[in-house]
Amino acid sequence: MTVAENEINKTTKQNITPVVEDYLKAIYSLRQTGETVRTAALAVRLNVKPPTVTAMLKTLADLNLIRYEPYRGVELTESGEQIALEVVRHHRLIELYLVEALGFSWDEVHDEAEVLEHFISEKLEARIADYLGNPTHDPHGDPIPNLDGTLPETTANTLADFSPAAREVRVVRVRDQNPDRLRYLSEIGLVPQSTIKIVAAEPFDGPITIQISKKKIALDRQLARLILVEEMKG
Amino acid sequence: MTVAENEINKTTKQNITPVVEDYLKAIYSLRQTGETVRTAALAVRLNVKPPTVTAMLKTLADLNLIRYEPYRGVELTESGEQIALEVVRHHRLIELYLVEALGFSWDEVHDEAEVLEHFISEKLEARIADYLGNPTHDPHGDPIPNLDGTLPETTANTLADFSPAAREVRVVRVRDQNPDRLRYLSEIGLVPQSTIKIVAAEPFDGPITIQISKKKIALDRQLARLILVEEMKG
DNA sequence: TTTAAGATTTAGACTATACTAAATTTTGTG
DNA sequence: CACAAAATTTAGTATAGTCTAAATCTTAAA
Repeated sequence: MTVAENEINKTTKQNITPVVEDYLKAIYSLRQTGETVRTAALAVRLNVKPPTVTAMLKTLADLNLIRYEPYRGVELTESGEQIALEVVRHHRLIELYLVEALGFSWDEVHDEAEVLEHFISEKLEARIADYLGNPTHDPHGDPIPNLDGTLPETTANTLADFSPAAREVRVVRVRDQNPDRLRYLSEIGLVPQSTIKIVAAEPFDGPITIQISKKKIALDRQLARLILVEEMKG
Repeated sequence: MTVAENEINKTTKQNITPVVEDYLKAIYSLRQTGETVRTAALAVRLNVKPPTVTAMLKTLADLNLIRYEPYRGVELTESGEQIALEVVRHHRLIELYLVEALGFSWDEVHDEAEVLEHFISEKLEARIADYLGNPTHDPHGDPIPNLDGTLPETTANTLADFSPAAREVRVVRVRDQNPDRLRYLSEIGLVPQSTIKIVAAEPFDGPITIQISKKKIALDRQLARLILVEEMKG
């Protein structure tokens, strides 16, 4: 906190609307890909037009939630990231809760969580986390941020990048939210914690062939990039 | 459906915002008291100023959700009431769910439900109702509207009006949402399904004395009016 | 190194929901 | 039954978040 706060720019609870939370979450998630976060990408992600994004970026900058360089891109400030992580925590807790407590399947939970994440109280969040035994990962294998805004350790390679030495690997995470693809993956048994064998990988962008309980399956390279695996230990 | 629909006034899903739902619910609940529903009462209930209510009443009338007579009052149309009942159903299912599944106490659930009622999907509503065994009453004893918009049978007198013949009665419903009063009532054991004995009632607006498991308690007349009881059968 | 294409921002407008101050209608009292 | 008090509506304004069209900046290619 080296920057002086003035009356005009003070971030209050009221300023943090669901829309603001969505922008922060989008910036957070686009940043994960490594690229600088630009207006166009945010517009696509949030389903609004670029001028709308520009207007909101100014607001967020005024609230000290992002650092905004016109024409160049944005990044979250410390407090912006805290809020993004809170929302992500809500999202992933809700997803897991719907699966564990109410019998939802993993392809159904995203849309529901996308809404509810903005509206559960601290108390409800705590009860849910408690019920679930303070879990570290959601049904997709995504890490659930801790209450203090730190992330649980996650080390994994994507299935696409993993050197294909006919090795057995464990699926730890599936970074996809498309219900149809998720249903397909469930069907073939490719879900977090399952074990698969990498059989062959075409060079460049060709498909990757894996084996799941005796069945061989060719996976699109793009899809393989969304699947995180780790080497079996022991 | 005798009134012709025109393009301008068509009610769409999008028109039904959380704010609209709150107005419909408020009209529904104020109507229960018998009085015609006026602008001032709505303003108090919804925590907005009267001109704000007037503006919204015009909108609701345009959407065919209410019948609005300027200066005289409003009532819900059939479709307005359907929406109000859906929201009430959500509210009460959520309250009961929080108590049954997540260990909330009855004084904690109202505020949480007040928000979430607007945001749960049909699917989540169904799973919750299912989990609870399609209940007919929430933790306050309030009836939960059915999916088709009908209300389960509820016959009861208020504790204030019940003829005090030293009779044993069963508490069926507590129409109060104030957390402090609800905690007090829990403390003395006055909750839905408990049995109490009416010992004495002062005339007019004096207190009513009741007995709960050997303890005599004087209850404010106004509070007694919020407590619904029925005669013990058998 | 100029310039055209692409990305971004500015300008101006719209909708939903809220407000205050002023005008109007209803109601209750004498 | 007249008129003051109370309730309600009208008029005009504000804010959050969105849009389209036009202007401007950045970048990549000739």
